[in-house]
Order: sequence, then structure tokens, then C-alpha cells
Amino acid sequence: MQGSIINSTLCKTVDSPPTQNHLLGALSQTVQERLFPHMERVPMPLAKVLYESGDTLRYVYFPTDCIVSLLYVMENGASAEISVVGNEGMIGIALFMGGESTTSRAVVQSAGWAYRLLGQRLKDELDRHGELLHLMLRYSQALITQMAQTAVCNRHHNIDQQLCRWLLLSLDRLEGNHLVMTQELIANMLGVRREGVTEAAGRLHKLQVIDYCRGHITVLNRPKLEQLCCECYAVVKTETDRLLPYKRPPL
Amino acid sequence: MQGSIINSTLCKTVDSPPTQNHLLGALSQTVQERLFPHMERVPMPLAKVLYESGDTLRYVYFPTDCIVSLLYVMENGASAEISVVGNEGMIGIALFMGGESTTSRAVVQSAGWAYRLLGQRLKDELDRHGELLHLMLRYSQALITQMAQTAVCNRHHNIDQQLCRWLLLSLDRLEGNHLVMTQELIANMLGVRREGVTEAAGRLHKLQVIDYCRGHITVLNRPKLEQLCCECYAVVKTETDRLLPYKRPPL
DNA sequence: CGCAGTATGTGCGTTAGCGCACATACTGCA
DNA sequence: TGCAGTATGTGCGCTAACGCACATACTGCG
Repeated sequence: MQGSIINSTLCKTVDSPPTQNHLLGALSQTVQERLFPHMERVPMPLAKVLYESGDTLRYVYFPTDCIVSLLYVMENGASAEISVVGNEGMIGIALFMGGESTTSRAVVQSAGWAYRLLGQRLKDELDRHGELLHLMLRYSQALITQMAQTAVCNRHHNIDQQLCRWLLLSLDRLEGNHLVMTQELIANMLGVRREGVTEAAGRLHKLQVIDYCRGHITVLNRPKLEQLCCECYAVVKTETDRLLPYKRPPL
Repeated sequence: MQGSIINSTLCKTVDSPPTQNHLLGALSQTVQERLFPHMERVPMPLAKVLYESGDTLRYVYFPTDCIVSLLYVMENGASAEISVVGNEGMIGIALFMGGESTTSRAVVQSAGWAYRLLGQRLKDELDRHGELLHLMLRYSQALITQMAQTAVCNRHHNIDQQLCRWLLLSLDRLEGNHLVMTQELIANMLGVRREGVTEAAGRLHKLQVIDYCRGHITVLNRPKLEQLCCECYAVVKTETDRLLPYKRPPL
């Protein structure tokens, strides 16, 4: 199941090492050597549900090149994204927080790969209460900031601004300037009408900020996108960078 | 500075023990005995700001009978409440999360008292990595749930429902069925217009669910209030109870 | 090729909440 | 007692977003 050089021509991303995940990459060699043998590289196909609201989590996931959305699904089926996780973070903080489950659902929003680790293995490592715990706590705070800002943005900003925020957050977690995502899906994430996204996207297109067609979006002018965005993106970005300064691992 | 029997006639709440805070009360006697000598009982007057966005936190606060709001203040001055903390929790999770500061502001929303602990003392205790850490982590998860639900509620529910949610969350953190709070203040918390709150409150009044007058609100019919509320309150309440089952400490 | 399924565009009436202006009413203090 | 400050009530035009209906357009497959 592990990728190989042979199929690297088929798969856009060459078999990615665990260190492509920023959290895993930030660990000392000692901890990496202790942990990595227990980790399994798994495909993350679009729309895969990692866990449902209330599920007892078995694994934590460390994305290398995919994006996962945490979203809450209401009783009437409507949904709203709480936060986004890419290779800067992990899915399953409830496992070390102690709750073992959450009220949200985790869905793959952009296909790719991740490394997963059995919950118990994670806890074993945490019981040594060293750097992994502290790293995860800092990440949790970044995630909390993102959630808080989502709440603020939902209250105060219009669809155009929110779409900008969403695009920027997604873009930061991908290589390149292209993302695969229908307007319908974006609407579910933002918790708004599909038509609302169509109109907002149309305006961004008119401003030559993005290009899109049937589930493919290309950002043409990122500075302009940031300029059109509300402050929420910058708040989250700044705080995440502060909490988790990322140093690209040596190749 | 510690309260005494003598002034208990002046202060509505009799000098409250640390264990009136659920987190502190949940600790084993060993940890309590180690920690409590370092804690200081401090008054929490209305509108006191415990920390501003970006401030380096010096203390963590454990409310015994006050309510503190975490809110984000936007560049233009508008605000939105991210979550509420009463005697079920603590203020300053950023201290053990590792960030030392947050992007939000903490303001006393309902006056009372709290115990505070110097950040370094907290960390000393956490480095023993025992029950306090695990307790705080579970609490953090409850707080995260509240933030997530705030985001959802801001997106999907109308002012009436949000007012119900807010009243219920506040009520759970107070004795009795009465709270001191102007509509102006509530509007700031919910991030809506003051007039919007006036109208929503008027409707609740007409339904005989609440009574209010110049900064004093009394809940007359709590079951009805819960019925009028969106699911968000129940989600937060249920999850908090699950994560932190509260056992009233022996007197 | 033709058709079904999917993605996007558009129009239209409705509504919740906003911004603003102003009225009213209560409260504490000089 | 009167006044200033504060809290609440109300009306009105405006806008963003909604719900719905339907048009259009692209894409893959038999």
C-alpha cells in the first residue's frame, strides 16, 4: 500500500514522507524514530469521512498533502465548517484531549495522503509527556483560534469575504494555486446557498482574481484575494505562524 | 485579601471556597492541598478585562460565582462572543496550551469572585503531568465545542434563538434565575444590534418566558426557553456534561 | 451521437437584520 | 425637584441572503 518510485508517475505527489506534515516534521529525530515505525500511510479520497459526530476515534491523522474539513451537521442536515486542517496539523485532537469523540464530522475536502497513528500509540507517546504533547497543545491553540475566527466571520462578514477567507485557508494547505472543489461543496462548508457562492465567485472572476470551471478553481491574483478578504484570514494565519513556526525539513 | 466571615453579610455570596469551581473541586485532595495555598481569591467586577488580545497571560482564573466572556474585537470595533466561562471552567488555557496569549479578550460579564493562580505555578503543577493536565485538557475540549457551536449558531440561527442560547448558557453558570445584563451588552456579545436584542427580548417577554427591566433579566419559564432555543445549547451542554461530569463537593 | 447527470447562471419575491433617527421611561444625583 | 445619563421601544428605508424555479452548459458514457 506504501507508494513507490514506480507509481510516482501516476500520482501527482511523489510518495510523501511523514515529515511533509509540519507537526511530524517538527519533532526531534529521537521522537520521530520512535513514532514513525508505527505510522501508516493511507490514501485520503475526496469526501471520505474520517469520523462522524460522536464516533469514538481510533486513529489520529497527519495529512501530508490533503485537506480535511471539520464540520458540524445540524439536525436538519444543514452544515457549517468549523475549521480546516492540512499538512500544518492533525485530525483527532479529541484523542489526547481526553474526550475520545467530538460533536463534529471530519471530511476530506481535497484528496491526498495522510499518515495515521493508532490512538493508543499516541497516548503511549504522550505519557512520556515530552515534546509531542507540547507541540500538539500549541497546534490545538491554533485550531481554537481558527474556530473562534470562524464564529466571528460567520457573524460579521459577507459571502464574498468569507469565500476569500476560505480560498486562502485552502490554498495555504495545497501546492500551487489550484483547487478542486465545486461551488456546491463550498456552499456546504460556508453554510450558505450554492447560488450565493456562484454569485460571489462570479464577482471574483470579474475582478480577475480567480478562474473556475466545473469544480476547478484557479487563483490568479492572490494579493488581490487577500486584499478583498476580511481580517479573519490574517488573524488565523498570523496566530498559526506564531504558535507553530514552520521550518521546512531538510531533504 | 482573603474574604472572611465578617464581610459575608455585605457580599451576597458567602466567601466561596475554591472547590466551588468545578475544575478545582474535581481534583484529588493531594493536588488540592498542593495547589490551593498558592491561589488567591480575587474580586471580579463587572466589565473587568482579564486580558486583551495579544496580552501575555500572567494568571489563570478559576471562577467560583462570576461569568467571563471570551470575545473577539474586530478592527472596526465590532465584537462577537466566542465562548462563556463560569465556575465550570477556567480562563487562560493559552498558558498551558503554550501560546501564552490569545487573539481574544476576556471580560467579566457577571460580577463575582474567582481564584487566580500564577501561570508559572500552574506549569509547575502540570509538569508533574498528572490529573490537573488531563482535567484541563478535557475542559479545553468542552470549550472548543462551545466555540464550534457558536460558529454554527452565528451562521444558521436567528437572534431569538441565539438569545435563548445565550441566556441558557449564562443561567447555567449562575445561582437562581436572574441575571444582571443590559440589552446593549447582550448585543455586543451576540454581535448584533441592540435593537435586535430589544425586539427578541420583547418577543420572549410576550411569551412570558422572561421578565426584564433596565439591566435585570429574570427567566420565568426555563423549559419554554429551552424549547425555543436552537439545538446549539443542548449540544454544548451535553458535551460539557460528558467531558466534565460534575460532582458537587462535600460541604 | 445522444442522453443523463452534474455544474453553473439567473431571475424574483420574501425576509431578517442593519443603520439611523427619535421617542419614551426609569434612576441617581445635585 | 429637576436634570442628566442610561435603558428600552419603535418606525422606516435599505441590503444581503434566502428559497425556489428554471435555464444553460459541460462531460462522460452507452
